[in-house]
Amino acid sequence: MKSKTTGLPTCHDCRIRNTALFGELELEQINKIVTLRSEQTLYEAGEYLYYEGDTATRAFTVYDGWVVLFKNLENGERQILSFALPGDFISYETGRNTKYDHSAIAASKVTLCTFPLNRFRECISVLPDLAFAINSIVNTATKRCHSSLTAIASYPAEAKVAALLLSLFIRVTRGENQSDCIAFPLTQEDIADTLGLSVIHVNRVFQSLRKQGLIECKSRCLTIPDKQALAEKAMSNLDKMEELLLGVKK
Amino acid sequence: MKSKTTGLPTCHDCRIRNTALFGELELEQINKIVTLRSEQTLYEAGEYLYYEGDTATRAFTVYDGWVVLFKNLENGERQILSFALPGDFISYETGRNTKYDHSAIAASKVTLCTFPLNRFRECISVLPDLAFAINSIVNTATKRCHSSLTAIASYPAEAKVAALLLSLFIRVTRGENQSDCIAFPLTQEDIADTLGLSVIHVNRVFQSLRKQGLIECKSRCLTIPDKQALAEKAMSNLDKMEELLLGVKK
DNA sequence: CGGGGAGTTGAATGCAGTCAACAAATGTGG
DNA sequence: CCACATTTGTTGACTGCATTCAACTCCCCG
Repeated sequence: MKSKTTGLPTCHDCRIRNTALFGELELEQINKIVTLRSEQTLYEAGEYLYYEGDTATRAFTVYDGWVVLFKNLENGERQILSFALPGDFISYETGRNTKYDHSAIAASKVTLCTFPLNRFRECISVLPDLAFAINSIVNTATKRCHSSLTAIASYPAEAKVAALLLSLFIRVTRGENQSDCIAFPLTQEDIADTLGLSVIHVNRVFQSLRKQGLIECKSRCLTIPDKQALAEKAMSNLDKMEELLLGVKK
Repeated sequence: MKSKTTGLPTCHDCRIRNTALFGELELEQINKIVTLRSEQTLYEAGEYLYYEGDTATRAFTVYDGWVVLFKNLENGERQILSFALPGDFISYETGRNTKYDHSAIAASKVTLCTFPLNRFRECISVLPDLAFAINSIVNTATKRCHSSLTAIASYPAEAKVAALLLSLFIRVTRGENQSDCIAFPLTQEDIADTLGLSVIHVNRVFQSLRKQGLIECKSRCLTIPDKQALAEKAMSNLDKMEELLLGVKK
């Protein structure tokens, strides 16, 4: 973990701003609160951002890289709850002394913008819109959680994998039509831990999807030639997914 | 659905206040915003509070009865996301023009306190603590969602059922030791739709748990003689569950 | 070039689903 | 209050998806 507090990119022309926390706010509002951000921090793959049970003191915006949020189970396994991608806001704990119910770890090399939580409270008093911005983000997270829950509970393995890959692809490409591959740092074990499947079965589903020409995935690269076709395998409606994952503003 | 706007119990001495939205706030703060509440509404079992896709205009506090939040799937099935019990706050959508990603239906006869959402915004400007109160509630909901996700993804059927029954029991009894039965309006099909299991298998698990003396459940009544024993079946830590489900303040 | 993580393959097992039929409980109308 | 209808719960036999175990290959990295 390596931090820097100077030479930060300004939030105004941040390349992820329109998708990040402050994307919910107007420019002039950002000026009031940009001082919330204290630093940018670099994590290596495998480094923890925080541990389950820690008291939350900071919030993050992912600037670059992928973060995995997960719970450790009694039996030593882990359950991945979600992935945080560039632009995503992590740590909704604006309450005092609230403990994390999960851990967060860098899945790849990750750059984060870090905000001390204790200043959020005062800030919200000055700028109530910030509360709505956070609420909006949390609601999106909740809806995503609902979708995962649904897929994991009711879909067969192939649909689960298809839905997960498609949703990650859509979030990375932001709904743009992209025929080339995206950087994809997850292992099949990560997928398995997300969907509650065994690694071996995930592997078999991957091969099946590959044979059907629905995905190409090798050496940390993922291509989805036909999103519509994959959406059908995922038992999902593509438009609905994009609306949910990207927010309605488009 | 039947509404009344007069003769409402006052929020001060509401019997569920310490567990509900306004339980997060101080008494004098409640005076400022109690006017948010517009009415109490009575729903019969099976009535919808709102439908997936509707634009959110109201928020609710469950005063009495159980509410089921669920998604309809492409194949005609439904996935239950969560249950709202007395004291629970429903509809975190404080944004403008946000649509529900799920439907809500009364599982039993239900009494709700209803709040028009459009007045929440102004209220938060006056009383920023309300924003934190809502945020706190939403965070609890998110953590519960994480727990369900984990149980559904990784636990065997018996543990899933045990975890669900125990969590509902804890929420109803608020962690008190209670040896007699609680009112339990759910059918085995509801349980199945929550956990992604078939009704038949839920039935078999029920019988197994009954034979082991871990639950008693008949005619809309549920008894859990030994919470600790059931928690072990649920692959969960009882203390952690109570902390999560009830909030730390106890 | 060796080691370790990630991915792949096959065979055997088992948990949970499906189908079909029935029993019990609940509700409704005559 | 009884007869019927509907919903909810129960049981058994059979099927199948996904897991487990074990061995092996590939690829990346030092």
